[in-house]
Amino acid sequence: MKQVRIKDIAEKAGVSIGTVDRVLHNRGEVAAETREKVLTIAREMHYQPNIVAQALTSKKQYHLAALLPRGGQDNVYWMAHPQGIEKAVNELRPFFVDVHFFFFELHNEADFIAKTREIIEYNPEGVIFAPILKKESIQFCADLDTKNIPYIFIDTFIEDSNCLSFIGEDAYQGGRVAASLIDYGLDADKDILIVNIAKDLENTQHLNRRNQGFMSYFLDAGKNRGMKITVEIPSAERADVEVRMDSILNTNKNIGAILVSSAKTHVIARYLEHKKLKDTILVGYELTRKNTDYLKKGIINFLIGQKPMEQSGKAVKRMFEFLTTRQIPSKKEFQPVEIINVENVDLF
Amino acid sequence: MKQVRIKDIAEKAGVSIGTVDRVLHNRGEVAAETREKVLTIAREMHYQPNIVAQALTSKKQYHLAALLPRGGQDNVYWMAHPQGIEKAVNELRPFFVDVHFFFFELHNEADFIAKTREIIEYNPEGVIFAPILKKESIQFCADLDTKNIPYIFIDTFIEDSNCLSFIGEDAYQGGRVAASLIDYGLDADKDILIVNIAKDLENTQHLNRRNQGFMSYFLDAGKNRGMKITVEIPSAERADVEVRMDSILNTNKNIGAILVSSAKTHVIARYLEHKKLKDTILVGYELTRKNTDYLKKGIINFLIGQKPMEQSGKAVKRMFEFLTTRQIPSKKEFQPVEIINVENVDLF
DNA sequence: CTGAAAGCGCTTACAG
DNA sequence: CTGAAAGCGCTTACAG
Repeated sequence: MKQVRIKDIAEKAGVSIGTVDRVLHNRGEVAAETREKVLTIAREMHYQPNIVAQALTSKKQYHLAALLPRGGQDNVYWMAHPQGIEKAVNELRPFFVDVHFFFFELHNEADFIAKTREIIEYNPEGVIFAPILKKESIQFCADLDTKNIPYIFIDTFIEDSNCLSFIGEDAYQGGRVAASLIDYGLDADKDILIVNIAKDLENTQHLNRRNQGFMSYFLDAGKNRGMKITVEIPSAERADVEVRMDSILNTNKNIGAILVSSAKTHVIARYLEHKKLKDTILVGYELTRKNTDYLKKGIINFLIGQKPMEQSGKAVKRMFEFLTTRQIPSKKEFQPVEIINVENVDLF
Repeated sequence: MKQVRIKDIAEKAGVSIGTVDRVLHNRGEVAAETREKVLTIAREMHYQPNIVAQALTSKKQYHLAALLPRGGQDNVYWMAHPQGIEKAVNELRPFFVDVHFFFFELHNEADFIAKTREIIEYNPEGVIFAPILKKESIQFCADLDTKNIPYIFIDTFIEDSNCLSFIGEDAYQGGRVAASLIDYGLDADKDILIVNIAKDLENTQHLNRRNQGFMSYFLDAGKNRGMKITVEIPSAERADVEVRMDSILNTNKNIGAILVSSAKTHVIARYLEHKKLKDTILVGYELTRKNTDYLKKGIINFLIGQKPMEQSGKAVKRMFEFLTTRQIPSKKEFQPVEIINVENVDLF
């Protein structure tokens, strides 16, 4: 199948390549009739632009913006996202894509809003962002919509938005994986405690999906072990956690394993370490530094991880494909969950 | 930092761009003195060719050859490799890379040799292959060396070859991961049996590395659980396996977990299923269809997997980078091992 | 041994 | 409203 060039279209339509180009790029100044003719022929011939030639000639730079929580040594998860983006940009090197990062402080609404303003001002061709703060994110989506800037969500999904795509964790499967690991390692006569630490109810969709997955595993397995004992701890403060955990462990003497449904697993790890409860199985989510530290100490047994680098890398590639060829990606793309223990954590 | 063009080099050297091009591509017909001058300037200016322009102008196709065992429904691992290669080629789409696949029947030396001959005749610019059959592969390397065709190993490594790179599993870490999973799930008073099924001693390097990793875990943990009971089963025939396993389980009544150091895990799974030994923990390697079937049945608890798609995808990218920019990749690149159980197997 | 010209497929002014 | 020309950075003949 030979490549179709604008020259081929031009010849068939009896016009010049300049006209074809104007039609293809909606640059106007073309008679309606000519326009129709060119479009029809382009479609018939399955014209696909040669993006190599485009890149060479246009020197068009694609400026993307990425709005993410600030990572750090204590938050490897959000550290990894920019890395994944950089890597993807690098693979697109010959095509002049650049990404400008806008980092906001987690849980800081004012900062988030400030950064969204900066992005609107920066006026990028596309935006990749983590809509963690719901209300503010919806406003941002509206702003982007009116400016006709396409955006892709990573990590968190918001319903009823015009996002081009969402790329994130399969939280439900993550819950099932956590359940299976506990089930495998825990004596049959022991109980499981589920701890939900959701300070400001952020990411509660994730937590819910995970817990649903967790339950479904035991339902499917016909085991009555699932959600019998659950505790909500609204604060991750050491003292608060201790009070709540002390009381629950006092009234439930048979608990052999704990699942923490959020990234705050390290808080419970610290508690278990302090109380010298080393035989208790502890499973949680996300490869934050605090979590992996406790994993290496042997206090956390497993972490269920996503692949942040691949996630955001995909976002960049999808955005690039959309911008260059108007290829619409699938609306939701779930990343596989990974089982991490002390032996394979360093490979990530 | 502005892009340096051959025109810039030409101007500085006081020659034409044609001459610069001849120097850069070693196409001869250049005075030694001119050559030196141009090379010096190119180096000084950190010249990097614009691969977009190269691709557009040269229409040079890179023909790669991939020599792999034939995959199939019963061998998902080798099925995945071509897929990974296709995917990588696709990402390189605008650059005219194509890969011609040569599949050989596993363990069939004559077929392997026949396919290497075909490849030599095909005369590709680069070869990606799995040197599973050692003697024959060494011969093939020699052939490629004399024809000056670069090659990258995947899956298996051969010492003292001129391969551009090796991309494969971290077998030692794989062994440690297997050990940690068994240690986590097995009662402290139970024993572990290690089964080495190595019919024709293929891949024995892998098996050895895995077993070393396995042992090291228990050594590090200060546990005396490691390699106490080991059995070698030279044949994967059902009857042979049964005889050997019967005898070993009869003399060792306390075995609670079995590790199979190779992809033949399903053979032991069949045995356990047949004998209705469902409480025995079974851990093995590789996501072959037969293995994943037993994983889904709950007879195999964990499989330690590699990422075949990423592995061979990387091989393609490294080869492409080498061919276009002479970038030499690192000699060995190990892929992370993955923990697969019934809950996350379908995500792969 | 070296240079000047044509061309890859596309975009960007410019002339009419 | 439309066409012809120049140019992106490189490679490929061809002329000398």
